[in-house]
Amino acid sequence: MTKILKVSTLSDSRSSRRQRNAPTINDVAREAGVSPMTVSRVINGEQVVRAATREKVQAAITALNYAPSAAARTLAGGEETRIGLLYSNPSSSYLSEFLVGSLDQASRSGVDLVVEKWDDEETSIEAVVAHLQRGRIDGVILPPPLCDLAALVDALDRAGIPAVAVATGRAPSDLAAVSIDDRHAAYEMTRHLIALGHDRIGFIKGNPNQSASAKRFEGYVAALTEAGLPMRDELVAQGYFTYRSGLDAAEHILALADPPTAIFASNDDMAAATVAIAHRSGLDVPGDLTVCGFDDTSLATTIWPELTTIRQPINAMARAAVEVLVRQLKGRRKGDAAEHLVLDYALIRRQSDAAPRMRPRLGGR
Amino acid sequence: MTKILKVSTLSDSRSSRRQRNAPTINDVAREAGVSPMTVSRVINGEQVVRAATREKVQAAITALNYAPSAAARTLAGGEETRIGLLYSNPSSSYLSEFLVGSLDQASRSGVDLVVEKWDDEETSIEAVVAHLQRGRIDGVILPPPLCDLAALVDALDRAGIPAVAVATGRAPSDLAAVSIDDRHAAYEMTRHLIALGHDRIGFIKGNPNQSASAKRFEGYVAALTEAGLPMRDELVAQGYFTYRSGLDAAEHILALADPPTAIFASNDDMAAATVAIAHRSGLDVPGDLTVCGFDDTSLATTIWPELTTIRQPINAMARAAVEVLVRQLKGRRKGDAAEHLVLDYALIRRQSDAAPRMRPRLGGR
DNA sequence: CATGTTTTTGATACCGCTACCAATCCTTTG
DNA sequence: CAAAGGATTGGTAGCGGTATCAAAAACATG
Repeated sequence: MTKILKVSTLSDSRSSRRQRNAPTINDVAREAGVSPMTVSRVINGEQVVRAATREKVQAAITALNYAPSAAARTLAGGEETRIGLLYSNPSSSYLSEFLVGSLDQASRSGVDLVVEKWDDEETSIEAVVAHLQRGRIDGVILPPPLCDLAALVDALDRAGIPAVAVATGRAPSDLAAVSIDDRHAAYEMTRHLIALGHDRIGFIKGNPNQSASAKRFEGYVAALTEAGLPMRDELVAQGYFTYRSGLDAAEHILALADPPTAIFASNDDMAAATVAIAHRSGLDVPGDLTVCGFDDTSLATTIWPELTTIRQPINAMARAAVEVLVRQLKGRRKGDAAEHLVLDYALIRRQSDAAPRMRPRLGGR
Repeated sequence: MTKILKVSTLSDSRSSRRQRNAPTINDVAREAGVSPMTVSRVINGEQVVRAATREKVQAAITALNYAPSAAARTLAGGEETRIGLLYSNPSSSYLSEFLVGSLDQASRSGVDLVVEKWDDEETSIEAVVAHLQRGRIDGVILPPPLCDLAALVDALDRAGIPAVAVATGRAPSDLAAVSIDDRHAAYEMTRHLIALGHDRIGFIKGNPNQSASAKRFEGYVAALTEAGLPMRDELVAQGYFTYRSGLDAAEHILALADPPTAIFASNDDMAAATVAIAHRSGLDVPGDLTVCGFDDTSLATTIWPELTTIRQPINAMARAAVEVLVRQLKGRRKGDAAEHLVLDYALIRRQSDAAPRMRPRLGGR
């Protein structure tokens, strides 16, 4: 299940083909009355070409609907960078968006992308690393949950294969990373709930094997503390990012004598499970219980009510990961610290949150 | 958002690179004491090479850990086929699996894949087709729901771009298609429910704009008829493949005076919605109500209980679509009828189905 | 064993593009 | 105004394979 994708960008007017008899760089050169070399320069946006010449060439390119051959290009160009995208049972909505983003960026950056699935139950870390080496992978992208697998990161490091961790909570300073500020996002969501009027807010933690989980919890605690609200242990349940674990956690929290008026789950799957439990318990969402999630996967808008959640810019993170890796591969000197990119998230309000119902003791307005 | 993926297969021991100074075909030739041409033949599995020679070459390849350059290969090879994968808001789980499958097959078939998203609200059909032509796309793959968009298929046809419809219910005989037998799958699922002892089986139809919907409904009716069970209109609700529509449909069916003991939804999203409504109504699934879906998307195993459903071999369908298209592009003569491939589906039993509770009038055993 | 065939292998010529360096051209300056 | 110097442009030589056809080797046959 390995594939190597040689990519080039179309929007850039660059691409390849060779089907019937597509125009080549020579055709363009002849049409424009210049040498192929000049055309090559124009295509690659080199600054040396005089404006007048560039325009002639551009015109010829347009006239012939010319698109350079990716194959010839990399062949002639020398350097051919190949990066791997190692994934292991992520949520499929995450994967598809991640794939589309990284594919596109790989295209623009002119590198090959090898998409590889790793079944952590069947293959040892050594085997995967060896496989990558055999495949001549220059660097790898590690989307969650792999980005937090220290053993893998170490093995990669030992093998001398640079990596970029995506969406990890704690990135070692020597490992490049792209992420959002999980802590702050959770902090903001919690503040949002507090602003809505909630003062008993439940929290479902994420899988402890992913470092982002702790960050999200930290954000929740921080907001509570800042607002002077007590942080009650009984309102916090351990989850594992799966729907199943969310079911258990929500059940536990809602079975409390004095249940919270809002539950903030560490991801959408668990939030969806919370909604299911609420419904099963006869609670209206958001009328009786506000539920919000994290990630903004497609599940968030699939269920009803649609989830208020934190949107992670998955596509952008994927592109950024490719860029960072390529940059590291090309330029990086031994001494340089690894790049840590932090992208913006967004709090998306949908239909699963509302102000809490008035407490009985408070009476009407 | 366009990308062109030049692909080659690694597992095949073919690939490309050029990073530091990877071995070339010439290195292998020297090592094996033969000409580069012979090495090329071995790599491509041509039969003419004598066994002894082939072994020498294989040994050299292994010794040098040689992997051919995809770039050089297509460049030299002449023909460079490029196929497009046009998608429009499919479920993301469907997309990711489809992507992985088609990417891999494109790799093996040695063709470039251009993944293109079409936002049907922003771009006209003419514009998309023109864009594909400008991108020199030789043929396109149309996963659902695009495969049923007659206007698009026509426009493509007029533009002379071959297409393959994936998972469509009614494929025009002149359009290549890859699908499963939706009718028979639904028939089998319905029979399964009947065998379990259900005799009042509800059905939620899919979006009428997708031809597979009708096929699934046909299968349901056929199984009922065959078993001599009456087909009751009130047990059938119209849905649109969305979770929301499933909510409404399920609500409608379960509000009946004499509700069914099982509901067969035309896809997993609507089945999940049905489970949600059942739970909200205090019904146990599968104790009080059996629910089953269709597609086996990730949602089927996300929710609880996990859904009994029909598994569509999405990955295999994607690969098949690429193969069919490539075959059509390479070999097809004008007269030949388009290929219609029908792949196997599978009925996956999980936890959402069970025999109906005994009817009160029947008493205990 | 010479000769005709069929197989297998090799030599040559590019595929379309870019690296590298030489050739022009246009300025700038003494 | 000529020489010097920088800015542009062009020529040449591959990158790593494969198509094509010729050469060599192996097998058949009389």
